[in-house]
Amino acid sequence: MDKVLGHINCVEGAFELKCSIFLVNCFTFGVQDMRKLCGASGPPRFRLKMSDGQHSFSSFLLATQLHHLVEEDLLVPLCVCKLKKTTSSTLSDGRYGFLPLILPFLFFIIYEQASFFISVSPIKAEPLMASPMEAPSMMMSPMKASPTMASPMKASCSSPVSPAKVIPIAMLNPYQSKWTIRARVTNKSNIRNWNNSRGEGKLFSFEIVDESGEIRITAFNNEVDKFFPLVEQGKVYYISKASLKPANKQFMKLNNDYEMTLNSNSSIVPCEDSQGVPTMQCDFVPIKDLADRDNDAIVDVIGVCKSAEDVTRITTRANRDVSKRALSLMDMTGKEVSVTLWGEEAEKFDASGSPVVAIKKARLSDFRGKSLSASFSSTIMVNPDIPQAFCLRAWYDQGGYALDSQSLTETGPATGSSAVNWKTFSEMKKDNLGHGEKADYFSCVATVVFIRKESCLYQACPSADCYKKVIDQNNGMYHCGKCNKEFPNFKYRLLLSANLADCWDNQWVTCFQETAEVLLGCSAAELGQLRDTDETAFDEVFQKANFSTHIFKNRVKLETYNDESRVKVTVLEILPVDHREYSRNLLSSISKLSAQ
DNA sequence: CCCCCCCC
Repeated sequence: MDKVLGHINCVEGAFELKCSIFLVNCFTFGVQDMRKLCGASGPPRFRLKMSDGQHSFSSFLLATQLHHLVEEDLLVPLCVCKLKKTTSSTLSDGRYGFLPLILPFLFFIIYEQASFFISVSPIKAEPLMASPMEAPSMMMSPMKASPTMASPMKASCSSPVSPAKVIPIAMLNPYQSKWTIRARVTNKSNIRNWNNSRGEGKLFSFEIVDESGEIRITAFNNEVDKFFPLVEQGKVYYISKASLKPANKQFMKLNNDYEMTLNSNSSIVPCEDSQGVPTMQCDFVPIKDLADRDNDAIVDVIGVCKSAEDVTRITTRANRDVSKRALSLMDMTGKEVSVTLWGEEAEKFDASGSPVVAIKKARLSDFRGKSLSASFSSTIMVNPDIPQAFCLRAWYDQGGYALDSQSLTETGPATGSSAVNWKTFSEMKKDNLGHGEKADYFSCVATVVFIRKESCLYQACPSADCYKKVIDQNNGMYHCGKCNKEFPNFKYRLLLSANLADCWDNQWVTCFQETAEVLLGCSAAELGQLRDTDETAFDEVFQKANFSTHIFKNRVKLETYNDESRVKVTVLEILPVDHREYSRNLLSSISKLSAQ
């Protein structure tokens, strides 16, 4: 390997080492050593010493996406492997404790496996590489770096970017700091505020791609002011001097073990020459095919927006107000599907002229048959500049619009009744509703058999959108922990626990403010007033509600408190019993049962 | 330092 070493000593920056066959001599630092030496927490890294039969070199760092090779015992000491693709980088200085031992050097990051030949018994290195011609590509010239690597060199003199230091995203790790990446923004969030026990602030995040991979970048507070106006979806930037940290895989679905946080030293410079930097890659699923995809699948779709609802405001379970708007997209398969947009995307969407809409990373659900929802990681593109969009536009304008298309999503009250998920309480239990990852929804006809009067009312913060319970300071003031303020008053809110019965079983359910008011036929404020002034009238409200029968639309979810799991049923809506509709559906489910 | 993934 003297030739390789000869090259790397005079090269800065990234280059590739292709198609070389090596004998793995040994592993050096494993996870714990690395962590101990670097003082950084992160995924395990493996360093390999490799030999080509004549020389050995010990600074190969295995890319994390190849760690399975170690776990599967494929990559072991004394195995022979062929490296299809590697890349390298100079580590800048000796700031990490273990670096002076092995400086100056380059790390070869093995990031793509071609094939592995596993020796059945330890073999000697010499015979393997008997013919020196067998390893020609080791002599690759670093000057023949890939076009994407070379192109920063074309940057003008005024560019603050040193071309030699542009490295691929796949090579980023917390153990080196002097790097620049060149990548395209694929997804940019809005500015969001947070407020929790650890403090408050604002943030935004965006995702970038280059030819090697992807990563998420987050900016907080000052960096929001500095970079939010600069960063635009679809544009290419040089990015440097940001902090790397292990990605929290619980939240982050991108294919990278790390994520990036901008700091006061960070630099983001627009790059005019975006040649070689991939644009967003979409793998569009024909709408017709969505019918066969699993619930919760993440898919890319493209279609003509045939119609769109008006934007509406809803309040989420977590008491967050958010705008939503459903669109109906249609493609050449002649099928339509409903897609829900949220927040600003919903507010600013304009359906006029039936635009082509492409959505990357939409979530498929089985609500009303099949429907899609955009999420925080989705990218919504209206009339994107891509061939599939031009194609759809032409097809639609030249007759597609007149097609009698069918939607995968059941809509409207006309067909809506079939979408109602009628269950008795015993069916709810038998079918394990609420035991999945997401909540389940069902409707039932039931009779109120008991309502807990005690603690059905609580004193809540008087602020308009705050429902937090206040603490009585016993001095005429009430403290709200959420608003962190004291008030001379409070508002009553209802949190009602009721026992409902149908013909076969009964079930405890929870009614919050709105449903509780419907059930009791009395507002929270009135009820609070009665409790404080007229106990008999207060009791009468409950007596009147008892043994009343309604349609209950419910949400059911398994919840765990202190290691104890229990199904919690929350009433979302209470409607008067429509006996005809109920009977029809009951009959339909009975006939389904007898057919089984 | 966030981490919301919503509505039926």
